[in-house]
Amino acid sequence: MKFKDETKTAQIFSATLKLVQQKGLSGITMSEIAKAARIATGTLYIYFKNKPDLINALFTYCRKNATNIYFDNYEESAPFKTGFKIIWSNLVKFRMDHFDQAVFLDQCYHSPFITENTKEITRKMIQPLYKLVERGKEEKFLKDIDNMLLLTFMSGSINEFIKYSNYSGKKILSSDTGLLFQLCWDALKA
Amino acid sequence: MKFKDETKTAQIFSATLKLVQQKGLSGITMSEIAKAARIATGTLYIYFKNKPDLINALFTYCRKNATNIYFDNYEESAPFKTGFKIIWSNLVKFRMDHFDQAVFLDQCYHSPFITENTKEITRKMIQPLYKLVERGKEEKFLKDIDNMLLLTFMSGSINEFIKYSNYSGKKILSSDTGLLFQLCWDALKA
Amino acid sequence: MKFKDETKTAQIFSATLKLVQQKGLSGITMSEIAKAARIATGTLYIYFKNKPDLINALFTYCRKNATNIYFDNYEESAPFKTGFKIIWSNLVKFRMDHFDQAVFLDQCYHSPFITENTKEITRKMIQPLYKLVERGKEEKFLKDIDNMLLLTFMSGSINEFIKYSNYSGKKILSSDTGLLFQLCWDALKA
Amino acid sequence: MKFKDETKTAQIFSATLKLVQQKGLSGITMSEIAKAARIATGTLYIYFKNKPDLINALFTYCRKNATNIYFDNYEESAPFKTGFKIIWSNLVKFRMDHFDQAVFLDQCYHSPFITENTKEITRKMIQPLYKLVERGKEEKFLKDIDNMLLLTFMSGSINEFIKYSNYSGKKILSSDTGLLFQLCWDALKA
DNA sequence: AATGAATGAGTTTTCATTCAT
DNA sequence: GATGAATGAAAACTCATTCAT
Repeated sequence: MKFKDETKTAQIFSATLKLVQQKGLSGITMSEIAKAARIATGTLYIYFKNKPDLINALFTYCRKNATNIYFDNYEESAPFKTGFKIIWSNLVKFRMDHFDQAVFLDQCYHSPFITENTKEITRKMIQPLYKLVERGKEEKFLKDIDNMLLLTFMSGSINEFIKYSNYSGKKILSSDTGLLFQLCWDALKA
Repeated sequence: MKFKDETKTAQIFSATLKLVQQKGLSGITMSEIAKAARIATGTLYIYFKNKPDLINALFTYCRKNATNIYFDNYEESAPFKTGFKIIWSNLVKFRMDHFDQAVFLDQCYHSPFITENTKEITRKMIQPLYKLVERGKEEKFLKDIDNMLLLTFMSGSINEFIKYSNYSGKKILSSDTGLLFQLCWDALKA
Repeated sequence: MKFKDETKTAQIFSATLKLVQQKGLSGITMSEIAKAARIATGTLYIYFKNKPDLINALFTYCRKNATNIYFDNYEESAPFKTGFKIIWSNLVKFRMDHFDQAVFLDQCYHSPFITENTKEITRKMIQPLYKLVERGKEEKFLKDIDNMLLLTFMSGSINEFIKYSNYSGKKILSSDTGLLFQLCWDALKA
Repeated sequence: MKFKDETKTAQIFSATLKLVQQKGLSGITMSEIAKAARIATGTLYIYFKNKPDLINALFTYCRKNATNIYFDNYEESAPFKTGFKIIWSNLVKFRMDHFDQAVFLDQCYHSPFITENTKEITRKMIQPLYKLVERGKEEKFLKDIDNMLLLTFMSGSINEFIKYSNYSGKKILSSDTGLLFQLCWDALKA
C-alpha cells in the first residue's frame, strides 16, 4: 500500500466513509467503493492490498484525525477548566464535523476487519485525556472516581446526543452544546 | 404431523446474537448461523424468508425485549425519583444482562438490513420514557431542557460505560452503578 | 407408486398439468404441485416415488388418454374417408379439450425426465394410425409418399392451429375446424 | 485496459442452445452453461444479470435470427408464388440449419423465464408474413380464409416434419422438402 | 395413510481479488 | 499506474426428498 497519489487515497477514504454511513460496514463492496471514488476496482488494489487493509488504514486515519481535533488549541499549562472545556468542545466538534468518521469508528469495533494490533495503537492515542482527568481530580475539580467511569460518561453522552441529532435531522445550536456541557460538568464536578 | 418448533426461533436468535457480538453484522453468514443454531441451512429459510428478514425480526425482538425490561417493576404512581431510578437501573440491567442484544441493536442502525418500517416501529416503543421525563420537569426534579437532550444524555452515558466494561473485561460492581447513577442524577437534576 | 386413492392421483395429475401449462416443466416444484393438489408434500411421495416417476406416470397417462380419444368412434370397417375424418377430428378434439395435456406432452420430449423406455412405449401406441395411412395410400385416397411425412404434416398443422387459438384466446368455431380439415385433405389427397 | 469480449455472448448463446437441446430448459444450470462456454460462472453474470435475463436475451436473439432468415432473398416485387416459395424454403432452412434454436424457441413458450414483454416484441416480427399472405389471397393464389389459419398451417406442418426428422435421425433430402412444399401448396392454393 | 417441518445437496448469485491490456 | 473484464471460492437460497408425529 504505497501512497502513489494522495488525492486518490482521499477519494477512496471519503467514498468509503460515505457508503458506511449509508449502509454500514456489512453492506459495502470493493467495487462499490471504487465506483463511489470514481476509479476502477483494480486501482483500489494498487492503493490497498486488500479490503481489511483498506478498512484498517481508514480506521487509523480517522483515529488520528479524531485525536488531532481532540487536542486542538489545548494547552496543558492553561487552567484546568479551560483545558477541560476545550477538549470537551473538541470531542463535540469532531463528531459534529466528521459524523461519518464517528460512525465508521463505531462500526469498526465489532467488525472482523480491525486487528487487535490496530485497536491497541488507538488505545494509546487517548492517553493525554487520562492525564487531564487525573489532574482534574487532583485539583478537586472532578469527582474522585475511576478514570474510565468519568471518561466514558463524558464521551458516551456526547456520542448519543450527536447521533440523535444526525438521525432526527435536527440542527445542533450552540445553545444545545452549552446545555450539554452544563449537564456534563454538573455530573463530573466534585 | 410435525409442527413448527417454537424453540427454534429462540435458538436462531441466540446463535445470531452470539455471532454478531463476536464478528459483527458484517462477518456473519447464514450457514454459520444455522450451524451455531444446530439446524440445517434450509431450516433457517423455513423460519425466515431471507437474511434481511431474519435480522429485522431479531431487531424487533430485541427492541421489544429492551422495552419490557426498561419498564419492569415501574409504577407510574410511585414518586418520581423512585420511578426514575427504577427505569435508570433497568436501562443498565438490559445492557448488562443482554449485552449481545445491545451490541446487535447498535450495529443495526447503519446496516442495510433494517428497513425504515422496522425503525419506525421501534421509535414508538420508547414513548413512555418521554412521559416520565416530562413529569420530572413538571415536578421540578429535572432541569427544564429538551427531552431528547435529557434522554440521550442518560442512555449515552450508560451505553458507553457498559461497552467499556465489557471490552476491558472489567466486572461491573454495584458500587460502580451507584456512582454512575450519581453522576447522571447530578447532571440532570434541576 | 401404489394407487391408494384414485381421487388423489387425479388431483395430482390435474394440478401438475395446470402448473406446467402456466410455467412450463422447468418452473414447477414438488411442493407447488402438492399445494395445487391440496395435499402435503410428503403425501406426493406416497403416490409417486420421486419427481421423474410422477412426470413419467403423467406422461403415460396423457399418451393413453390421447390414444383413446384418437380412436374413439373409429371403425376399421368403415370407408376410408369416414375413418380418416373421424380420427382427424379426434386429434383436434384431444388437443382442444385437453390442451393442458397436449402442452405437457410437448414439453416432455426435451425434458430429462422422460426415459427412453417411456418414449418407446408411446411410439407403439400410434401404430394403428400407420395402418390407416397405409390403407389410404392403397385405396388411392392419399398421395403415395412417406408415412411419416403424411402423419407429421397432419398432426403438425393441427397442433400449431390449436396452440395459436389458445394463446391468442380466440375461440375455435366448427367452421374453423371445417376449413382446417379441407386444407389438410387438399394437401394429402392423391 | 480490457474490453468486453463480444464473442463471449456468442459462446454463451451457443453453449446454452446445445444444452437445451440435450436436456431441455428444465435441466440446465448456470454453471453447466458456463462450463460449456468455457468461462467462469461469475463471468456469465457480467454478460447477463441473471438466468431469466440470459434466457430472454437468447430468445430475442433466436427470434431475430429466425426472422432474418425467413426474409432472406425475398423481394416483395417478385411474383407471388416465387416469394411464397422463397419464404417457405427459408422457414424450412431456419429449422433445419438451426434446429437447436427452433427447439429452444419452442421450449420457451411455457417457460417461467420469458416475460410478456419479450413475447410481445417477437409477435411484431412476423408482421411481413401477414402482408404476403394477404397479397396471396388478393391475387387469388391462396384460399380466402383467415390469415392465422393459413400461417399456422404452414409453419405447423414444417415444424413437425423437421422435428420428426431430427429425432428419428433421418437425413432430410431435397426430394422430401419438395414433397412437403407440394403438400403445403395443395393445401393452401385457391 | 397423511402431514409438513427438517434436511442438505445443489443452484443461483455475489464479490474480493487477479490479470491481460 | 490505471482499467475493468475475468475468475472462482464462498455466500444466499431452493427444492427434492426424508422423517417424526
